[in-house]
Amino acid sequence: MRLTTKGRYAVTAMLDLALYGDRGPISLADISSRQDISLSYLEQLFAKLRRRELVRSIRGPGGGYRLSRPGEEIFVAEIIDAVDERVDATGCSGQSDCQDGHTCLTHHLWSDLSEQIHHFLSDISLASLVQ
Amino acid sequence: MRLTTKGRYAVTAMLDLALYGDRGPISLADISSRQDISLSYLEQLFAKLRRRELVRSIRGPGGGYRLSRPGEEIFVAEIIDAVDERVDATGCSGQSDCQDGHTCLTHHLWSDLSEQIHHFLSDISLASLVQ
DNA sequence: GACATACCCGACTAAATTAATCGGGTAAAT
DNA sequence: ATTTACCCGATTAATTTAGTCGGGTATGTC
Repeated sequence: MRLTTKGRYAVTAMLDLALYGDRGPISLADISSRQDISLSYLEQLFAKLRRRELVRSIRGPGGGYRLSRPGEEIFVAEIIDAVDERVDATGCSGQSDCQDGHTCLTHHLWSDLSEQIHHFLSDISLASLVQ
Repeated sequence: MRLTTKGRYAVTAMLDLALYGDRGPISLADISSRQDISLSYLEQLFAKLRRRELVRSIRGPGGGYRLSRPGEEIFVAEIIDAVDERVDATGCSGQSDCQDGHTCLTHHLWSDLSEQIHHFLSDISLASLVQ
């Protein structure tokens, strides 16, 4: 679990879709100007969101993006996971060389914590953020 | 709220203190070799932890750091806050220029979420991580 | 007091990540 | 045909994280 401005951008953009996407698709240009995020950067983020099937794209004029599921069924954790592309827990990843058997302990504790946060964010839906 | 490897380093180091600090102070050199974190980087992190009074330092030979409070009373959120030095919520921070009054809405929503996570991490103590 | 330990501190560098830019595509509606 | 807006890869700039370096200063021990 990682929590940076990148994740905030993604959540904000998805929130924009949830707010304005009722009637037809929303173009990235719209989101870009409303949320003040660079268009090309949005494209990069949405490529990832699309791969995870959180959004669906409609090409051509009048096209754009829409949520692939209702806001009630899309959770913040999914969005952040989609754009963050999980890097592994450095060093003794599963296998290998925990020098004194202890390095693994703290890593385990940390990944536990990480998972708790993940669970927590898995309960917050886009819809609940819109209220 | 920000959640990166930097915060993990800090939590890991504090956890090390909680685990080994029962009998006297622990030197950063010890933590460095046990947790495989650069000594000078630890010094930077501990400068911040000390400023927030999460640890107490003892100088001279045999010296090192100890927790300034029992592990039950030190929470993960405090540690992460200490090293992350909160950057504000970009753009319309409190005052100023929310173009159409809406940019502020998503910012507000995000800071809400942020606060929820913060609350969550404020309930996890070092002691509870040690089990 | 000399000496070693280990905190303290600032400035500088390197690596990684985030953010943005650029230049080209391709599908589809009018 | 033309315009819109998604698609995609490569490159660059900015920021943040991580680590290095070279000096200090307090303090315990011999």
